[in-house]
Amino acid sequence: MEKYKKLLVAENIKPTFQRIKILQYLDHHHNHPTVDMIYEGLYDAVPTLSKTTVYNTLDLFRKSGLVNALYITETELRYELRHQIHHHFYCRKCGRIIDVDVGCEYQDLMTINGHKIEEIHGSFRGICNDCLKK
Amino acid sequence: MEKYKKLLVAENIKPTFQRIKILQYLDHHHNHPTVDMIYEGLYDAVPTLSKTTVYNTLDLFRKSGLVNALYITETELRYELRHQIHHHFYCRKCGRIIDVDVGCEYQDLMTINGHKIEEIHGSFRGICNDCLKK
DNA sequence: GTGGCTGCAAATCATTTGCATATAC
DNA sequence: GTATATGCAAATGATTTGCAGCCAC
Repeated sequence: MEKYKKLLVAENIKPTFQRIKILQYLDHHHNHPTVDMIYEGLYDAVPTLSKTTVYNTLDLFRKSGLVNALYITETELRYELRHQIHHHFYCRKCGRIIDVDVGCEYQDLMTINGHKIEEIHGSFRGICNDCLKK
Repeated sequence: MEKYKKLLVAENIKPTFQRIKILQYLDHHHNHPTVDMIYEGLYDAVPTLSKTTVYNTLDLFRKSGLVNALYITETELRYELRHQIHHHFYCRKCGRIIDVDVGCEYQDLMTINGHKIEEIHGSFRGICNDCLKK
């Protein structure tokens, strides 16, 4: 808990119980969860939790750069703790989102054609190797 | 009109009036339109058009590889005619989506880590140069 | 005590679905 | 004629909004 509290304080975010638990959830689950998955996952630990708070908290985390929002599926946003740049592979069969690494010349760019870059999103869609075997 | 009819027939798609007009709209407007923009834009030319048909048609076009769906904004999907691979810059101030070209080592990959690639989506988010000036 | 945080309920809005009519070959 | 395409209306479901109570300092 202390680890997460410090991380939040360092970002000038009040370390409330809900925020710490959401941060902890993201640190423990690397499955690019939806708001609903986080909400369900924390229900036992934080019974009074509301989805509104999950939404608010993720927005807040995103603004301070703690998390990335992933625009990968049609239907809902997914989130992950921000770490070094990587991309995602979305399998349209099983719905899994898999981290992938690819080298790109924009890795270290701050701007592109004069536009200021704040976030980089790269994703592939197709069939994952597990589903291909079947 | 003939041009679009041929394009559709080549893809084994029945060239109905609605489909031709939607294809024509995409060919004439390079602004990555939403379903709503296409619907509004064609309202005069095709007064009986329904959004359902726009949705159906874009799904169909997408399955045959004629168009790309862009997962860039939180709220809605956007579409563009498929041509050579390029990426997008989304300005969170003005909402514009700008085409950008960047070299990446995956340009010609058919698979990545054994996963079969069907679509590649790359996008940047930030502030465009026009909005930076203000 | 005040300002920010939380959470409930209602509202919003893109997309999907069910079904009935129209159209083309 | 039959299969496919179209379009209306209703349903779905993620996200947002309004607002009231709550908590920490």
